[in-house]
Amino acid sequence: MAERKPRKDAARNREAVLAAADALFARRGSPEDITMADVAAAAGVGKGTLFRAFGDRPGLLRALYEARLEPVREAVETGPPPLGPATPPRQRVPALLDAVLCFKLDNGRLALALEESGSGSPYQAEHYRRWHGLLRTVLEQIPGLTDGDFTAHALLAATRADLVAYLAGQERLPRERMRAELAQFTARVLGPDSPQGPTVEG
Amino acid sequence: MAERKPRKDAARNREAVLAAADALFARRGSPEDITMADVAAAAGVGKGTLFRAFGDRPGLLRALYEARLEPVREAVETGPPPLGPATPPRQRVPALLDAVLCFKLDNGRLALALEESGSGSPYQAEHYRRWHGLLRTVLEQIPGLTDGDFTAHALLAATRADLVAYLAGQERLPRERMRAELAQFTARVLGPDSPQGPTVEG
DNA sequence: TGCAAAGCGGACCCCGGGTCCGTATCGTCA
DNA sequence: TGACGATACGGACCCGGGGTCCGCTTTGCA
Repeated sequence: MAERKPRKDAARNREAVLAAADALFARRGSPEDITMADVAAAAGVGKGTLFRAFGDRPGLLRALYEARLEPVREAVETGPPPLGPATPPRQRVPALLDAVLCFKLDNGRLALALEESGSGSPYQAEHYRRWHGLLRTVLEQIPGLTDGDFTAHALLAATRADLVAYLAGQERLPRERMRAELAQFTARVLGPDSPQGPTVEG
Repeated sequence: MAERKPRKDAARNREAVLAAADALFARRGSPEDITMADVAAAAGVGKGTLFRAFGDRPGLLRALYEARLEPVREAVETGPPPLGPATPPRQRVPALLDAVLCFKLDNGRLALALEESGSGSPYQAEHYRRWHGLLRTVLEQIPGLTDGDFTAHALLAATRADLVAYLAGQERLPRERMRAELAQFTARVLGPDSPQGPTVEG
């Protein structure tokens, strides 16, 4: 079971590739005209190395994505409110969605590249299933909320990378504005506060 | 302005290609492993003809899509309620979304192929802008509904082709169930019926 | 019936993802 | 420290699909 540890040049190269790819996706315009050869060149390694380390294009993107997502994931799983698990559901749902939105706003090109580069639908992706599973669970803790499964999908759909990129890019919708709109939308979906007194929030 | 009419063999070939592509996309499994050469072969024409008639891959997909969408478009623009323009907004919004959903359920592979085959984000596509524009307009006729623009995007996002395909395919969510869930979701977004009695419109 | 113009089609090009294998590096054991 | 197997390197190479090009055919107008 213990993964045999990789040789240190391999490890170093892996990091070099991640860093180079990160930089490339951050700077360049369209994600899809960053070629694997580009990444290899920028990292100063051969294509062989790149493919051995990550398998294929989606593999590289996934690795990058997971790396960037790590902080958010931690904040969600073990952090303090409003993201962490101690938060009451009605506050946590919008917080989670806001976190996803912000993440996509900050990592637009990458998320886009990942969703595009296929390997089938994005819905198979492990990270999507994690978000969906969590959101669903939280939703189902809210009384009066049925079909948490579909609702989770629908809410997450509102934060799709290409939609976010389009709104921010072509429509010039400012960041804060978008966050506000999403929050409002979410609020409507969650419905009015529960009848027996509003979560007397401090 | 007057488009010089095409030679009749050209017209015939164009139809042949549309028909062949239609059939291919309907039958075959994954949209992305239908190649342009396949389509050309199935239609009994050369690749040159195909590309002259439709420009490029997205062009062909778009043409197919528009053709299939035509009946729906007509029902929406000039048809009777609940889709047509005479419908009161609160009924029309869910009807529109249901129509979109059903369309995607019936034309899954094609819609998928179109959204994937890129040419940038799907949000630039003319047909998306039409749906969004219409939905937005209708939404804004509902009192108490702000930010119709974002809401329209978010609602449409819940009917994205790949999501629908995923739910129908992997999750085995039955058609009617999905329609019901979407309807319920929509209802929550629209909020409770207006307080001063139902649509006292004169 | 003759003759442009419009259209045809498939050989061809390009480019990007992915592979292969001879060579260089690592790290271990003596 | 020297030597040798295992591991990794890297870029030449392959393959498949989108898109183009151009000599040949068909159309349709006079």
